[in-house]
Amino acid sequence: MLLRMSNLFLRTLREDPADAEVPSHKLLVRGGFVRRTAPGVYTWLPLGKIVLENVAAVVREEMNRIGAQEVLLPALLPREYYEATGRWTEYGDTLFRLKDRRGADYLLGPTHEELFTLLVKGEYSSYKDFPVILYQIQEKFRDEARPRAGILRGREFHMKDSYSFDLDDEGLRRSYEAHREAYIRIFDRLGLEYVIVKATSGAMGGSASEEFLAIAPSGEDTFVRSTGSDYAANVEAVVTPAPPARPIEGLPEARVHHTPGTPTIESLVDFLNGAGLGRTFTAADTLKNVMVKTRAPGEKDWEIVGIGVPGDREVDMKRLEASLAPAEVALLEEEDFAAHPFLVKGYIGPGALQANKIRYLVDPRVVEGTAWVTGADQADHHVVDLVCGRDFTPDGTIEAAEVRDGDPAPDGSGTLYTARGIEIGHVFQLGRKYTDAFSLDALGPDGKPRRITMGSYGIGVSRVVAAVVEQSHDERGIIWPRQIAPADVHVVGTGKGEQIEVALRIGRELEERGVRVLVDDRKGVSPGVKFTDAELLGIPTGVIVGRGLADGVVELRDRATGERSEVSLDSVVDTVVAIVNG
RNA sequence: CGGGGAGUGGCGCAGCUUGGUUAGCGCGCAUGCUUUGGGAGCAUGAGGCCGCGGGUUCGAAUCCCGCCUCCCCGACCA
Repeated sequence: MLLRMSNLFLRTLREDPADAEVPSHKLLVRGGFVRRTAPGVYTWLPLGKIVLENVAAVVREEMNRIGAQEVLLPALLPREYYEATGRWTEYGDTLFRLKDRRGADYLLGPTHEELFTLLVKGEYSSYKDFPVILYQIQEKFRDEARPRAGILRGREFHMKDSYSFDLDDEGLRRSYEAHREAYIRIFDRLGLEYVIVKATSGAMGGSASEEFLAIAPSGEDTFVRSTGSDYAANVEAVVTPAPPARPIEGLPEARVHHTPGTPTIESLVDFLNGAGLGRTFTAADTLKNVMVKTRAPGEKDWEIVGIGVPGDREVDMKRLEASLAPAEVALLEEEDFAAHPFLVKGYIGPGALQANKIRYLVDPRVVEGTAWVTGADQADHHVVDLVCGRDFTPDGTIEAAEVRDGDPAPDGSGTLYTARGIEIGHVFQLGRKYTDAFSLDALGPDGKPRRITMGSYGIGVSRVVAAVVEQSHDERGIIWPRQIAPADVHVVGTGKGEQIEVALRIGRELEERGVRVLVDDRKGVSPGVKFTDAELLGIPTGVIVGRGLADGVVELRDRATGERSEVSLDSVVDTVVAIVNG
């Protein structure tokens, strides 16, 4: 069916919406692809709906290719299923909850592990049935504390979620790998620039997990890349290369100095450099000891732990938490210090920690033979030349220090720099958390039940639409990759003669040849308006039927490159078909 | 939850400090004429409980009190 601008349900806006900040939000609204309905909730208008379906179609094809089967579960779910896994409470305020007329609790599905597990349990019970991969493309609901950036982070969004069910770990690994490769094909086909980073599994209790991040400054996830390779990782996953150990012999003795009024690293460095010690100190020569407490899951008591990092770096709480997961972490409070008088705030050193059996974990840069300025465990005193391996022995290393631009890459390829990404896909070896909760077993050939192991895999379909726009636009508008563009060709008729009729005829002929067409057949609209709209809408190929028609030529335009050329009216259909077929 | 900003036709905004008569501008929309290769011109017109509630006042978009909502940053969340 030929899309015609004269009756298309579309209104483009000349100005950016006041509430939009990021390019995808501005352009998708201005181009009439979406309209905001409620905070974080968007209506998809005809052109947007086409794009959304095009993305879904690519996802669907690649999922089917790995043997996944599509189903559709309800979004409206009774509380009981999520009660069984504890997520009714664990999900907290992010869960959309509602009650039916009888007062029974329901929720709008944020993700469907429970339902898929039960679905499989209800149908399958033999080892011969497995493995199986099921998926759906559906609206998900999450009552985000702060929806933002248009459809990049909404409260209702389209997501492809799939779930693999395998008899053993090796099967899970294969299902995971199949998804990973399918995702690579999907995002490649969509023309996205992305990285795959190792994700920290967090509280979900899984093992292997990777995120696909579309690179964009507007992304919410920070990750690091190397200048010398395609290394990419979450900040939490960055491993600090340890320098080689150094010989201890010949290093100066550790000496305690009176350092009045130096509770901060900065004041300490200033003091030392003014103390006439015959050398210059920097913050990196100091060892900062940050006290935290951790509590393992299910435990009641907190354990105090000392974290030693070079004084020029802050402790990155997210990295620290990831390193200690699944234990909880908190900074020490005043009463904790009060309860442990050997902890002298501002002057804590390894000595007191080890003397009092406090676990002491240090940054990987603190290796044997390195000498440090650190606290001497009494007010206004620091010790200089405290040598690791001689004067103190840490209980281990920990990734807790912040990662900075210019740090060496873990793979030795160059230096790290930070970038931002939009999480568009997530693959996750869940394991047996949900199959345990619902006792999903398959009867093995030996007649004994085997607990099924599971993976879950998501793609934010609506978010992908926004991510594509984030990566593919210019100051004039969107530049859709052909695979998901609302049409292949935008035929614009401009002029007061027969141009519009000719444009429609070209459009119909192209459509008969299998090309997806949008025709601007609006009458009384000036050429400038039509060109501007065409650039905003971002359809890859343009055909302008205008003033050249008198000479039997029309103009071809490439939205991405801006290239223009003239082609005879007789050959335009063949030419465009050739362009579209690549 | 903390900080900042904002609610005025479909969209973007001004007016509010220093209350005053028909609430204004641009875009869009409707009708007519002109115009037609880069967001056209002229003319005429439709469209607004000025977020909600209360108060002050002869009179409130404007001042006061309370509430609600939205946006941005952070916290939180995958």
